[in-house]
Amino acid sequence: MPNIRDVAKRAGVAPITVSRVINNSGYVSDETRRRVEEAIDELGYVPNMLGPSLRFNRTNTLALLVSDITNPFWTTVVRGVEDAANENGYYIILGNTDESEEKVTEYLDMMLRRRIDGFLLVPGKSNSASVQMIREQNIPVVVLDRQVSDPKVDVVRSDSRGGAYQLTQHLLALGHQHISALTGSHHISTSTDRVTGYTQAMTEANLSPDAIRVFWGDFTQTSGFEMTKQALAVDPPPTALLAANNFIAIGALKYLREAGVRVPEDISLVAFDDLPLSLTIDPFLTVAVQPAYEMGYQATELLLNRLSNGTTRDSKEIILPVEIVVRKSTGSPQKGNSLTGELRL
Amino acid sequence: MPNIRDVAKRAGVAPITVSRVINNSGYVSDETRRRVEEAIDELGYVPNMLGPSLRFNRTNTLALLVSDITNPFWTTVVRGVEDAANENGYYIILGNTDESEEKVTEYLDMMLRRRIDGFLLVPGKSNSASVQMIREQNIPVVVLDRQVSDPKVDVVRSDSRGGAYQLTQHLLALGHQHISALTGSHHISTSTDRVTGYTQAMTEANLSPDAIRVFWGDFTQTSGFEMTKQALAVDPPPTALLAANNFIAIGALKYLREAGVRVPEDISLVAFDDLPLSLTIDPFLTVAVQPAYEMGYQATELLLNRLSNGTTRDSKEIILPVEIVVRKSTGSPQKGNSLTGELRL
DNA sequence: CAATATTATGGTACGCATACCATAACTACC
DNA sequence: GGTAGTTATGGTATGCGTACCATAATATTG
Repeated sequence: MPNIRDVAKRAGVAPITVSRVINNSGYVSDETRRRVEEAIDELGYVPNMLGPSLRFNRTNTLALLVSDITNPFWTTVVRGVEDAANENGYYIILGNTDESEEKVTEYLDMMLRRRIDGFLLVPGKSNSASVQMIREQNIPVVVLDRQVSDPKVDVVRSDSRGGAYQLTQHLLALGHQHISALTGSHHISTSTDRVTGYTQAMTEANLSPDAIRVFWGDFTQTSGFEMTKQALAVDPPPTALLAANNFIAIGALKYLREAGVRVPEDISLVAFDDLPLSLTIDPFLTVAVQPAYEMGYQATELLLNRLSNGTTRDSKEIILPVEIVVRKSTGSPQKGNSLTGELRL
Repeated sequence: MPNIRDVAKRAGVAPITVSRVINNSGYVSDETRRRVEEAIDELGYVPNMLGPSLRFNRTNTLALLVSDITNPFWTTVVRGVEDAANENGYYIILGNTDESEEKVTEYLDMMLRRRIDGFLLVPGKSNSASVQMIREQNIPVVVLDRQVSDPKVDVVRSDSRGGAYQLTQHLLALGHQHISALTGSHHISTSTDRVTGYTQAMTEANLSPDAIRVFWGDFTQTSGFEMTKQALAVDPPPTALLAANNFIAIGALKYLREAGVRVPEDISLVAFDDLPLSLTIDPFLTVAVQPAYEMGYQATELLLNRLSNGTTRDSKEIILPVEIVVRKSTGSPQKGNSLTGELRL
């Protein structure tokens, strides 16, 4: 592979002049530029970024660690990150962590060895060691979607508490009193925040404290299935369910379907996260839609901002609003309502 | 940030000895190892891969260019690539190309500048200039999912022709004679291959040539919607549809639903690509499932193989089999059959 | 005991592009 | 005509880890 010296020799100039042609910097006469460009073409020269990267410790690369790209929510976040990065000349190294702190640590090490300019990451736990590891190396980090205990870290997340609050209020307004919340792990802030929002709405409605029923599991379909089974076994059974993410909602629907419970006639269901519209025939679920793309995009902009303006500025927490989309999975309790929208996706 | 010399000084050894400790290579006494590790911890030293990367032209990084990660098919491919890469100490730089050759070219250039070890890519067109560009730089490439004109390029794809052939046969066996195929662009091999399989099955069934009805659009929901509208306007109308990918199938279902056409009572529908099971309450579509994860995984293994064994070996085309999953979207034509499975995802 | 193998450590050169500084020719202006 | 600015080009030093070769001490073998 030819290097800048080969090109320079061929064009009869110094390497630095070739560099100037490539980067459109400094002064180069038209004639010289022409000769250099000719030499570049003839040799098929592609500059080696590793040189300057090593020299100036700038790789123009960001690390992006998400829990599982297979979840359409994260997919969309990734897309937002990528687009924002590319628009600014940055590229993305991707890693799926499957919520495992061990995998996070392993990735982290490899990313640091590559001298990534900055990190976008979703920590497995709120008191994540990973964020600390990065901060020790003085690399900018932006945490996606979740809160962390370290108050000096930039975070971009959506309003989980508020969204759950509104979803619960929607159910209360319809007349529901027995609402069960199905959520994820205790360690994940989105999981606990959504419970907080639910509890807040329930409390404000002056419902008896034992009306508050929270089932803790994880953000998976099977867990949603199991939690729904448990929730329905309680006496009196709930007339509405709040699923804390899309997978839990699907698991809930699966169980309800098997159990012959109709939605929304027999039970109402609200959920966090929309299902991808590109795969949806007839949107059915009443949901709190998180601005996933925006989250990725804004997090990246925040990170790039840190990169150019240094780490001095105060840490920033961007909380994106959540949009409640009322569709066909909710109705009045008991006798049902006129909505007979079939259960469709 | 400390470098290997700082560590060496602190441990009272030469840099090369630190290197040996880090990489577990050569001979190091226990005592020296202990001292070096101590120094590494104290300084929080993380080796800088850029040094050796520059020196030996190996970045342990692969470039992965897919059309759009938002499509669950690609998401799964990406997951397969990532897992295979990580198991072998490689990492992934990701790019979404949105089927635009321009974006591909731009990414390509940046990836080459980063001295990526190898490429995994989905070319926009069959006669893609991008593949040629990479080959000129002597970087190994594996093409994903699609055929390319250059016979010397490694390809990992699924059996589009065979899958479409089987899907069509399934419809024919049910007694359908008026089957319309809804497919993507002329330029994408998966699109044309699936038409070929369809045509082959129709021809072998000795149906009159004008029974073969192909609608060309693209792999999107809106295109599927439009093509379905056109397909149904033909006289006599089709009793079955073959959608060449998941988005087209969803678009078709949307139109059918709006038009009040029931599936499978009034019309049968088969499709390429499954919808993600994690988001599916009740799988409904009869589909040809592509082994997306496998495709990514095997393509990566093939690429890594090339990397270690050189580019001398003959080019290889791996064609993965497709699995036909018969579900509830297909039945006998006309009077319908007993299957009353509702349209669910 | 001499010869060979093993263990342990170190010096040097290398890969690449560019920031920084220096040089020099030419132009513009009062 | 001298000073300051503009245009054009080049030399040198730098960032980092390790392959390669060299050295030397210790252990092993016949």
